[in-house]
This record gives sequence, C-alpha cells and structure tokens, in this order.
Amino acid sequence: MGSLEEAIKQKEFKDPYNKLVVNLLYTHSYLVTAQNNILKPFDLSPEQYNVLRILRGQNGVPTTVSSIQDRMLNKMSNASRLVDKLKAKELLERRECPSDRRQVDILITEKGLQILNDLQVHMEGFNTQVINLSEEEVIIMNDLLDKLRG
Amino acid sequence: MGSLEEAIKQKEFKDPYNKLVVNLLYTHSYLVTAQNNILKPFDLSPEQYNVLRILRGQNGVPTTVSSIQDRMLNKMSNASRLVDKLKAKELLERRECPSDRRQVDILITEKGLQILNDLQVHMEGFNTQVINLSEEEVIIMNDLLDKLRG
DNA sequence: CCCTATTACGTGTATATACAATTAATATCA
DNA sequence: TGATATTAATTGTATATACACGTAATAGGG
Repeated sequence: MGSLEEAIKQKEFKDPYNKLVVNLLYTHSYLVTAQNNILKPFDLSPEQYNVLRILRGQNGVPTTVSSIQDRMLNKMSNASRLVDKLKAKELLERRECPSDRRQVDILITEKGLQILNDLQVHMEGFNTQVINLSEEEVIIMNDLLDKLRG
Repeated sequence: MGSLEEAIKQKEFKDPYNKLVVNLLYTHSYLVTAQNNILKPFDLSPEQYNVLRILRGQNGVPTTVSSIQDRMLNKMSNASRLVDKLKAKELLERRECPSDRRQVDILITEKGLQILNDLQVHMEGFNTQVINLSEEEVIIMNDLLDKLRG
C-alpha cells in the first residue's frame, strides 16, 4: 500500500507534477476514509464535524450561515443544508438575527459541545497515527502546501 | 489566498499534524475546483475523466468493472455507475465477457479517445499552473506523501 | 455432482459537492 | 422616496461518495 504506483496500479507518470496531482487526490481519499471510520459511530460526516468545530471556535458568539460557509474547507459545499442536518440532531440552534432579518444566528448547543468532547479522545491520536511523518517533515509539507496554492 | 489560516479564517492550529490534515483537505478542494473548470466544457466530471484515462491506458485491451474500481483514486467510488454514465455518452463500450459471464469487458470508444485528445491541450499546462512549486519541491512532496500513508 | 463460498456486478439510500436559480431583506443612489 | 442593486439564505438538480444488500455466475471441496 506504500507507493502510489502500487495503490492505483499505474506503472509511471508523465512527470512529477502529474504524479503530485494524483498523489494529492489519492491521499485525500485515504485521509477522509480514516476520518469517516472515527466519525461513523457518532453519526457525523466529516463536513458536519467541520461545521461543529467552527461553531465551537466561536466561544458562544453566534455566527451566520455565510460566515460558516467562508470558513469551510470546501468552499463549494452547502452550509445551509449542513446546518439543517445538525439542527435536526439538535447539535446547534438557529435564531433569527434581530439586526438583519436575512441572516440567521447559529449557535452550537450543549449536546453539540458534548459530542465534540466525546470525540476528542478518539481524535487525539488520530492525526499522528494517520500521518506517518516526523514533525519536521510535517512542517515542511505544510509550507509546501501553502506555497503550492500560490 | 496564500496561507491556510487566511483562507479558512482560523488563527492557529493545535499542532503541525492537525494543520496538515486540514491543509490536505483544503488543497484537495482547491485542486478539484481547478480541474472542474477545465472539464466542465467537456461535460465530464473528474472521476469520469479518471475512468477514461484508465481505459486509454489499456491500449485496446478490454478491462473489467472491478479492475477499473481497483485503479480508481477513490476506492469507495462506484465504477459501475460511472461506467453507465460514460456508456450513455458513448465514450465507452460494454461487452459481455465470454470466458466469465459475471464480468463485463469495458473498452474506450473512438469518441472517448477523441475527447481525451481534445482535453490534452487544456490539461497540458494545467499541472504546472495549478502547482506553484519547483520540480525539486514537487519531488520532495511526492516522497513525503508516499511516506505519509505508511 | 452437489452444496457452499466466493466473486462480479448492480441497486438502493443517505450524505455531500457543484452550480444555477429563487426569495426576502437591506443598501444604494438618482 | 422609489427604483435598482446587492446580500443572505434556501431550494432544485445532477453528480459522486459511502456503505449495505441482492443476484447471478463461477470456484472448490466433499
């Protein structure tokens, strides 16, 4: 499972750039699959988990749907529908914003904070387990990824 | 748009490992969005494009649905339904396999090869444009990604 | 040869992505 | 002020992911 070539049964790539695109797509799938395995018992998708963490980061200050959208990892996602799902599970509250009735104030509930808390034990070692790199290598990779996107 | 922190409005991360997970998820979204912009005029999704390239790599030798599945970047994808979509567009053919009637032989059509050929001009510069790194950095990153997955 | 296990493929359902369109509220400015 | 533009959020539709299940064909062992 180590090399990319083996994992997707491809003998060689046109050039290193081509391999890197494929490598990033494949590694993403590897990561999300691992994340899913942890989140599944909690009945959360990775994106729902992401939204909950954004809300927790507000420390009690309400935020809007569009603000959540801006902070999401996938800008093409749909915060409105994700908020709906999380509200159905009572992990967040929606309140009409008094100063601008187009907006909706979103707040994480106690139940939402609790589920994040329960997850923390499982997430604690996740990052270092799923990423088989030294801290130095991780820092190099972060810098390269930031540069990659220009 | 450079730094991850700015892109997702997050001040800091718990540790470099945590940042790397988020960085990979965010960079994936950046890549796929760029890929989509090229593929959209050709009415192909990134996964459909991936399946077509796998078929072209066969050089005329038929392959099966499960073999396509094995080579896909996302192992949890559904090759059966993707093959259906591509057949509807007449970009591939399905033939009952004579030696094993459970299997289906899949072959890319002339039309499928033509669409890949038309795409090549647009994909030519894509990799180097979307990846703002030197070739040395790209090679380092490929090695780190291969190591990351263990 | 038959029974059982396995394999290949397809289907069903829930969730999410991608993108266009709609609606309601607010902002802008002649 | 009143017409127009902009913004916030929702909705609709097509595609894809994640995973369970179903069916038909083949393999393998008694």
